[in-house]
Amino acid sequence: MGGAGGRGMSGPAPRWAERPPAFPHLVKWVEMAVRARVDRAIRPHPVSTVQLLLLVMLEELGEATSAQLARTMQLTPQAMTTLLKPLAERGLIARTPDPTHRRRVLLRLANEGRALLADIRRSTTEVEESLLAALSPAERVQLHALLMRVATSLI
Amino acid sequence: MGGAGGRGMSGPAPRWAERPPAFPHLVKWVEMAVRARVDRAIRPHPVSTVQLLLLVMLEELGEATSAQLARTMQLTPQAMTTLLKPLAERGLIARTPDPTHRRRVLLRLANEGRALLADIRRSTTEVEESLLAALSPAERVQLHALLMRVATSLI
DNA sequence: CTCATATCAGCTTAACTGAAATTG
DNA sequence: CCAATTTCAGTTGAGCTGATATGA
Repeated sequence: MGGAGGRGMSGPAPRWAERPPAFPHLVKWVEMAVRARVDRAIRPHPVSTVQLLLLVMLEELGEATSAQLARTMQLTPQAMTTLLKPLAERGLIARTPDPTHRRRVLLRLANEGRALLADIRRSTTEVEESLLAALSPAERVQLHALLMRVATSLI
Repeated sequence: MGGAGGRGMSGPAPRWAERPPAFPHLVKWVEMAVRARVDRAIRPHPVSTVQLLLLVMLEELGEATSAQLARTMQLTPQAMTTLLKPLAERGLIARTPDPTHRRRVLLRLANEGRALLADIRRSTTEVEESLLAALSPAERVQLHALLMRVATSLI
């Protein structure tokens, strides 16, 4: 589930920015930095970063099938199945068969899941603040908007 | 090593953007979309997204120790050891003991690694273009600069 | 028949914790 | 003695491919 362990925290900051990494690598880099911090912050709550994103997605969509979630999160349906299982078993997600489509199962956040999200948000807002400390408020809005446009354009 | 498998490519695009995900989740979301596409593009070359980032880092730093790389990539030193091993075994990375510090091992890109990177860049530039298709050239520059500042501020 | 959904099974890689040896 | 570097060993979770069953 992660979190930085016993790594030394000293060392010279590398001289940088001569030939910056291309966009895909840059995104991965930022994501690793984010994950390390988020993982540490939510360690008391037994959810991983991916599970957390899944819960957030479900909260926004309100209702979705497993296949739909797999598409928006860019995972195979099989990966989504295994991702959902522990969350459903813990009662964070409710499963109801689709009345109009007997093959489908509709998923939504259960009250427990909603409560967990609210609980976690208290810790993660601090993390978000520290992650974006280098940017001005206007720049944060800008970055968020740009990322949002990229993400939604890729579904 | 990844890549999207047999997921269905239809389905209604979810109505969106009411309450956008917070920054940490947004980054994770974008990263998953990026990884799916990059993984598919570099499948012919046997390297993962993380290994690729590591090679790019080494290219920029020129020379670094394993502990240094672990810090900039936000991994534990143990994780870095296991990440480096296959790359060194394949001759993509050269290891030379530090003359001034007998405990350290200096790492740098071998010629094979440099060649692999050049090879891969031909495929990934197309991917990058498609990832950023929703943004204007000016916006791409802006996004890149903002991400770069966030990443470097977090080392 | 074909396509989408959902799931089971097996596998590989990523990344953790814990412990240990070595050096400054 | 202590802190940093490197590595070994064991473990968990993420996400893949392949195969299967079922329904629109």
